[in-house]
Amino acid sequence: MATNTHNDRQDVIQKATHLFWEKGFHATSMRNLQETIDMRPGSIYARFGSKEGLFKQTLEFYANNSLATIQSLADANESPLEALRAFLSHVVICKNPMPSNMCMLVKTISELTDDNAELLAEAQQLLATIEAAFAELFAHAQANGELSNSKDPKRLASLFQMQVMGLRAYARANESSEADIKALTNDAFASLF
Amino acid sequence: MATNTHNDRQDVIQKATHLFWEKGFHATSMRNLQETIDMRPGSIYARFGSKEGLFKQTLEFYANNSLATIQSLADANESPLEALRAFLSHVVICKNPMPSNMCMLVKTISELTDDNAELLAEAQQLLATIEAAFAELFAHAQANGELSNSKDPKRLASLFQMQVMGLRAYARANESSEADIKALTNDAFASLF
DNA sequence: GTTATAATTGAACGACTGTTCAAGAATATT
DNA sequence: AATATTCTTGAACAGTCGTTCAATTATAAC
Repeated sequence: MATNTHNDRQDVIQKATHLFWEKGFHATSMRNLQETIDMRPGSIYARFGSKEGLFKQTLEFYANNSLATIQSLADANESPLEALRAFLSHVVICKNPMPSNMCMLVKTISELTDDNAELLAEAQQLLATIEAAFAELFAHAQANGELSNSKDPKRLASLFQMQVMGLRAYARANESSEADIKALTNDAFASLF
Repeated sequence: MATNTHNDRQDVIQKATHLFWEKGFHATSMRNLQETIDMRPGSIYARFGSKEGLFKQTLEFYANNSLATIQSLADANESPLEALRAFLSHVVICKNPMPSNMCMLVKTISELTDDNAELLAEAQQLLATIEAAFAELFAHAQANGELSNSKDPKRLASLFQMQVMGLRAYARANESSEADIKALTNDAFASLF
């Protein structure tokens, strides 16, 4: 049987991801995690090796989730550009179960130093993977004739990634005014073309 | 006499700022600080009250430094827009004594939660002050006739602030390729108009 | 049902956390 | 020179950190 009520791997990692995303790597203690995922220290270390090991898994889980969101938006929308626009809105406005406006990967590269070089490199690489997914959508838009062929999809993906980072950070800095954030998001997206 | 070789308030806060900026609030221990600023715990607590109190002072020091940089660029350049452009370049390319690509205030709002509500609010307010300084420069550009009056200076300041945040985070995520970052910065700045 | 294998437990470890405070050194006042 | 005031020191505190491991419980194999 693999149908425990809890402690199946997905559920554990999901809860850990939520906690790490909210509080960050350093401010999350192993005791916080023990309570949140309802496991005792020995079990955690048997499965994940260390706090760093568990955190690395949550980074991957988070990135895969983001990629899946992008994919499902691409499937749902005829237009790749509309999918990108929908992703931007989805991610900038922090809906309720989300622990933070900020991207977990950006929080990570912002918080960590060379003292945790492996985790830092992992987060950087996952961000590059996501940027590559953006680039593919821009390329599809060009194939569709939705977007001029004169622009480099990779360059557009860089700009878009930068805007995602900027808008989410700006939303965190100005949490009050959701209407302003939406207007800013529109302006930023429009400025891409 | 107020000319100690060290321990004069400015020097102490400068060193503390550098350390906090590099490692963040949680990963910086009071023992790190004691060594860096060469003071014993009792003295630190007599002057600053707590770790939070010292951190708050460093946030203000950092923000004042940023405002002073903006001011001096505005004085050095005839054109306010050129001053803004220079600020963007200056801040996105992480020169040597800077401990991090990231803005210390953005690092702070990214790291902290409501567990440190006062520090969080302080960082948010300081970011708003800096954004107001941007808005003033855009307004001057309009008075100069450099910039169309059709755009709201506050809106432009929001966009510019968002771009500063985004570009610095993007630079942190892609530390290798300085040329790409410069090109991206140019594209972003041009897209404002 | 019995044995072998895997997973889980929770107490315990040494190191480190932010902070306090009596004692001492330095400075200012008279 | 003597007294009052401020600043500095470093040992110590209670609490938490990430991590380990022998003992126990659950699962699998025969």
